[in-house]
Amino acid sequence: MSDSNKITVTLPDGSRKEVARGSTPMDVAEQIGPGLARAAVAAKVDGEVVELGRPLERDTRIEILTPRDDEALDALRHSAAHVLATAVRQVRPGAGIGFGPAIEDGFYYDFDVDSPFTPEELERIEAKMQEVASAKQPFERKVVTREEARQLFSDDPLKLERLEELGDDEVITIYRNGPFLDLCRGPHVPDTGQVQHFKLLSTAGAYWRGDERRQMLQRIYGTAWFSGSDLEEYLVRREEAKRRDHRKLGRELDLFMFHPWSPGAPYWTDKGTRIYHELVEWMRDVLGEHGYQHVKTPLLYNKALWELSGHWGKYQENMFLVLDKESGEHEYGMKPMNCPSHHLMFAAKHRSYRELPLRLATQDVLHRDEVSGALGGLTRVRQFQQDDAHIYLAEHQVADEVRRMVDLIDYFYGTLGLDYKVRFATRPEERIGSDATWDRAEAALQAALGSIGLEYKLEEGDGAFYGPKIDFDVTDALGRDWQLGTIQLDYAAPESFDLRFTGEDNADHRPVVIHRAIFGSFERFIGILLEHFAGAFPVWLAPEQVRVLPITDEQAEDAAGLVKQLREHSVRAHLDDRSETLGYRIRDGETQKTPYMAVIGAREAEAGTVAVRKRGAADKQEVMDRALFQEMIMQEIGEKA
RNA sequence: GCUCGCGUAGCUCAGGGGUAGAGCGCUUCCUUGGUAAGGAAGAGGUCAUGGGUUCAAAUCCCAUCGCGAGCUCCA
Repeated sequence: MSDSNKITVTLPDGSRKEVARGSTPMDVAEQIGPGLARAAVAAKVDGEVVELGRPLERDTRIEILTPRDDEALDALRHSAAHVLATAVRQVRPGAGIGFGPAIEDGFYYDFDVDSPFTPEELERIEAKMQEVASAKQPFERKVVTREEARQLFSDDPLKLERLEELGDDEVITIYRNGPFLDLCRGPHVPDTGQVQHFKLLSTAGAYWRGDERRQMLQRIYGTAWFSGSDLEEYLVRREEAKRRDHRKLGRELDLFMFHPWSPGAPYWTDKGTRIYHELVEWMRDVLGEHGYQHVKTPLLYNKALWELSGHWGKYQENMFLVLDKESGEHEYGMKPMNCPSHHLMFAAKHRSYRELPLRLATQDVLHRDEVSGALGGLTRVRQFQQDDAHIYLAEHQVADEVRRMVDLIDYFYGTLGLDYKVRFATRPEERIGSDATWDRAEAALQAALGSIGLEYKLEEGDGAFYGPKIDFDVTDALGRDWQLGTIQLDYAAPESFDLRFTGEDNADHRPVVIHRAIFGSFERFIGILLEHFAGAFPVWLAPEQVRVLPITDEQAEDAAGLVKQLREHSVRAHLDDRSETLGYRIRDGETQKTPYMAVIGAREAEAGTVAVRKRGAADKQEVMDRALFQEMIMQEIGEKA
């Protein structure tokens, strides 16, 4: 018989402890050890993150969270948001409060104030936050009734609005620290003293509930960490990201530009175009080897196509329309996607099961009329080229085809040294097609993933309305994730375009369509690569692969000969015989991230050699035979090393 | 699209009601230099565009265009 005043808590390692009913996670931590108690920030009780002071009323599984746990960091950041709001209320006493969650790398809080916060104000708020932290105000949690909450937040219309949305079965809790009271689900760290290492980063307008019809609030973003060194590291990472910004590098390395007369449409310089072409050709070559057909389709279509595809109704706002001269109506639209035109090509003739899987690949220019505020650099543009392909196949071929695609994606990312993560998204609430079809589609994708042995994250309900999908997020050198590749099953388009093929049984069958992209768009992909490599592209992608530097005019002709020789073998070599010191020209070559500099002085000219300096490795120069150098560099290019 | 901020030489930026500055880059000349900046001279700007206020506007105000940050990772 168990003592009714005792409860059993189960620790993560499976061990059990008996404690008095009503003990807190902090009591448990103290029992385990004083070190843990000191480090404890919050606790996870039966999967729910709670404060250390929350009494335990029944047998539970418990985990003490310390600064090493992500959930603890969330609690810290959410607490930092409260500290921010506490400080803001001192600077702007009447400020209404919206939401203030923890987000990746930090937190924000939305305030309803008459005027935006100024940078000077931000500094004052940050100083006030420091005071609030020093005061070590405990975060007190209290369960209240709806009526009590209404009273407490009678001056906060935004909180009241949120309050009324809470279901009757939900426990309504408030948190208080010092003078600040918030309707909040928690959890929080024990007191404001934990919020030591933070920094306010920026302000921005944000619509209440993200709804542009509602009022605009003033949002303050900040970051918070458990240690000063974590904070410092994060700030350095931000600086590094700024330094690598592809827009900055694009200018500095002279790769692309923009002009106000075509916003969101990049102009590629000679150097940028070389990178672009290199990627396009690589993609085409590899796809060709893998049984893809390359096709090109029109850019402009009668609206009949868009009505058939559904874009006219659902996507028209994002399309560039063209007036028909005779009718004066918008009869044509520029393509924002390639799929409808591929479907037309598939449907254009009788297809046999023997042709399947039929893989159509296109890298045509697409246009999407993004709202002006959505544009930015190469990552959000109006004109771009996708590495787009659509595969038409019989349902039983799906698993095998998906496996091939994953292999292909792995090859492309692997060659570039990009790590990636996989997400598998299943049927959403709003969808078309029967459950039986979804069952088969999801099973096929899962089977493909399973047979490759790929780790993936399941995202239930995140699929497209027309089918499940697999997304690929690459992680760049700074640890940032970018969604690039996607594999999407589509059961809807074959219906609306009435796609058929003749099966072995001589009867008509409906194919399945797979939409897939690997780089996404070349524009965005180059932007990501630029930031990933910090502009220092691998040799095969570098716009300028070798810069040949004669030391004096005496060697200029000899150096020009080497340039010519390399170019004859398709190595992108340039001569720098400017009337500048060697040091100056070396510096310029390094700044421009040229992978190799080949120096020719009197000694090299005499011996027919070249002094090779590799980018970023000044100490590893090597004097070598010119033929050897050429061979080495050609091999490196060929291997895409 | 909306809110806020920004727009001065090719680039990075300073200045600021009395008709423009620096560094880098560019051009020319000198220099012929052995691995991250040799020297000198020079060219280059309707201060984004259009209105307004003023004796006077790059500077203040308004509009337009462009750029940037942000616009539910739900109390």
